[in-house]
Amino acid sequence: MGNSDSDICHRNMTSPTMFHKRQAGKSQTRKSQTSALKSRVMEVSLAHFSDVGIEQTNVGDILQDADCSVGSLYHHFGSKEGIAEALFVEGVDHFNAGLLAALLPRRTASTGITAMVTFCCEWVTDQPQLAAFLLSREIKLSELARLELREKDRAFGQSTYDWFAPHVKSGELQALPTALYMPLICGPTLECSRMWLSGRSARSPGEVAAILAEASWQSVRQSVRKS
Amino acid sequence: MGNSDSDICHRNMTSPTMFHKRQAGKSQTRKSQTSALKSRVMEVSLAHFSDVGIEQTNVGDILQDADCSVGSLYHHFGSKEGIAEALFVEGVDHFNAGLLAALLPRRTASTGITAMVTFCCEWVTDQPQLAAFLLSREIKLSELARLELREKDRAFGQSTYDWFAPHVKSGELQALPTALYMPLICGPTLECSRMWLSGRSARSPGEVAAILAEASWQSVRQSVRKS
DNA sequence: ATTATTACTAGAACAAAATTCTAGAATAGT
DNA sequence: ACTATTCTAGAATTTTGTTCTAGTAATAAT
Repeated sequence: MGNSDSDICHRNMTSPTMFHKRQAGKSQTRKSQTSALKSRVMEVSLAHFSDVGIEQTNVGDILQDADCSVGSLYHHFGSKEGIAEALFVEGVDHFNAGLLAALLPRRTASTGITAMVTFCCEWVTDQPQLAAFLLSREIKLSELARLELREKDRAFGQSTYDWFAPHVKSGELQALPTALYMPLICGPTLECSRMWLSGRSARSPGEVAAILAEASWQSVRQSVRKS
Repeated sequence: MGNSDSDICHRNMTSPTMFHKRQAGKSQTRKSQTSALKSRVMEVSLAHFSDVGIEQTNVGDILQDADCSVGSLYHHFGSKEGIAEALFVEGVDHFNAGLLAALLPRRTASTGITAMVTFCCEWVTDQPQLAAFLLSREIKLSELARLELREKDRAFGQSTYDWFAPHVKSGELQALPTALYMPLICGPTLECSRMWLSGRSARSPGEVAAILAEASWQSVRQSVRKS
């Protein structure tokens, strides 16, 4: 009766240290060592992924750069794609949370839209590596992660819509299918981001934020003139 | 003096059969057999790539499904990424050509913008596999392909700008940095496409084309009212 | 026609890289 | 103290992309 592989980790993704400083202490407890290891792996992997892509990155390099053993890596992430998946989920969380934090406090439609676009631009410009990784997906998410993300997506959509609804009612914003607000408001920005990140455009989103914000606002505001 | 590997193919990408029907004839000439083989490989590869991603696709499956030998595949494409590259370039060409064909005949700014958006929506809806593949890059292009694409991109941008310029001059369109027109006009549509293709939205671009066209038009038209 | 060259096909052999497996150390739970 | 669990390690295995050698049809050269 020696089958001891009953529990599997890979989904214990409660490690949000990615965007924080690594704690420095000499005699770290096992827990913090582990958490640091995971962070290190994710950090190193992100660098490689955004540099040469997931496929071209080989785990050997990650192992070496993150000073991690094969066993540890596969214990925590299950596979190379598992690392990508963790990065993706964490990145989306971070982005969504930031966007909501920028949007929710705004009291008028126009300042809200502007805040969204501005936040997108800054976020992409501030962390190009993570942005490049998120925007260039081709990440085969596990069924579990897919569901998890779907749910997060739904909740996020709901939150933004709760903010939009009053402004639609008051006639400042057009009434549109819910699924269209995000594409209309952030689509142009994200497209600019892709172009910038892939070197097809020299202008960073940050530089054209104001123009993008105004344009997006025009595209969703209630139009007062005849078509 | 035995080195006979002087010439290498891989870049003889003059096979535009992808989007045409495969010719049916019993005793095909060698040329057409070869061309059919290439098409088959690309067709099968596209299906796999857009389904599970490039990394998860293994050449063995492609070989089997396309009834192709290892030698042939590597002779024609050089590597797995080579297939992706060929698909990518061909897809971009097809899309750009179609977009220009839709845009150039239009004589007014508003009908031109509408034509662009409508074309995007239809193209994505009509060939979701190819669209999904193109929109989810993470394709490590060879330096050569990168330059090739860069040039195509430039030429495409020039063509569209030539169309825009008069309308900017006449005051119908806003004067914007050149690199912003495409993101503003097609960004929302592409974002919708991504959502639809990845199952995050139920509405196909085709269904919301009219709304998208109007919104994009509002975002780039010369605004007549005070901001 | 015959030969030489080239384009292509074929699949065994190879090399590289991802992942599994077994075992042992640290930690938590009772 | 003892047991179960989590985590770390790295050797061993498997998978998979790619190379190599050889052979066949087509084309060009003489």
